[in-house]
Amino acid sequence: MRSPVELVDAFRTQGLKVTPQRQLLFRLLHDNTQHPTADALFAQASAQMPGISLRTVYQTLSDLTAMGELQQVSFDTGPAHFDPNVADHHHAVCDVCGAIIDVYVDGADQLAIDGLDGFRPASASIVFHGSCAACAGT
Amino acid sequence: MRSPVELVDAFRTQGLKVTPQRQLLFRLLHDNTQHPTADALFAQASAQMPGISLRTVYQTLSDLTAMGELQQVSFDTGPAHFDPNVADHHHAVCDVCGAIIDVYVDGADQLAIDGLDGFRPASASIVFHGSCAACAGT
DNA sequence: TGTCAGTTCGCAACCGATGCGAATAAGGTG
DNA sequence: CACCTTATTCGCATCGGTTGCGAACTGACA
Ligand SMILES: [Mn+2]
Ligand SMILES: [Mn+2]
Ligand SMILES: [Zn+2]
Ligand SMILES: [Zn+2]
Repeated sequence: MRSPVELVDAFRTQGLKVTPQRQLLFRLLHDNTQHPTADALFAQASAQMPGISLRTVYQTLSDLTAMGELQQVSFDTGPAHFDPNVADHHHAVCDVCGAIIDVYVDGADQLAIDGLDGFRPASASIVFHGSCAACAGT
Repeated sequence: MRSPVELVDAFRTQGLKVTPQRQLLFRLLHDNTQHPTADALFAQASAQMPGISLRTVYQTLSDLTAMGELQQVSFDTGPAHFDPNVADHHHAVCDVCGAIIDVYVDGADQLAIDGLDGFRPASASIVFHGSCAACAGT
């Protein structure tokens, strides 16, 4: 995701308005590696801007996703997580604390595959489960 | 998942009862490679047993999952899919028709990984997106 | 056949997310 | 600066998928 100041320009040139709510979310998301949910962002936003609506958070998140500034990732059946890292990468989920960590996998595209007769893969997503450094102890 | 006759025994020895509803679902799931949703199974079941409840389908699916006879898999944000194949395998999802195909990936456990400092992976799941043989044309 | 724990099934509730629309505010224009 | 137009905010209703609850029912064993 681009920086807040760049996003201000990007929004204006698209005929979109730059509101305080949006600017706050730009700031909360920029360089954020936590993969927050809409609810988590709403909680953080509410602390700085009481009265902001969860609806507005959802709205802005889907605007940013549509503009390619965010990636939406989902695990299992829980709520969606939002990822300002739109580079090609994968994730490791800590089953203890729920942390989500960016992972870069070499050779993900040339995985030796068996069983897909004629299936043409366009993309692959890999999710590791396990325990993160903090939860694993050591 | 074991065969319907084996499941009858397994259920009885666990103090669980063998009802017509459960037996129907045993049959619908055995050797099923379609990865059906609860709703899809409910539709099939209703055709053979009008009046069966969606609630009962959910109930039986979660019983079977708890017994290790089924695996629950979810993609994106849609409904859960149920998989009688409990072997270690992965999936390919056709973005055109929605088909879900079993995939066996060699060397999935020794993927060259970068970025996870201290994360201890216990399992990995890989999901390919693309188009299936039928939808790809060729 | 009787007993009783396990099961079915309808309904309410739940969660995450989206549709709708009135009130509001951004931001360009005169 | 005042005004106008259009986008946005935000509360509320609604949605799809799933689970909780509990009264009525039924399988299984004695
Ligand atoms: Mn990420
Ligand atoms: Mn499968
Ligand atoms: Zn952890
Ligand atoms: Zn297809």
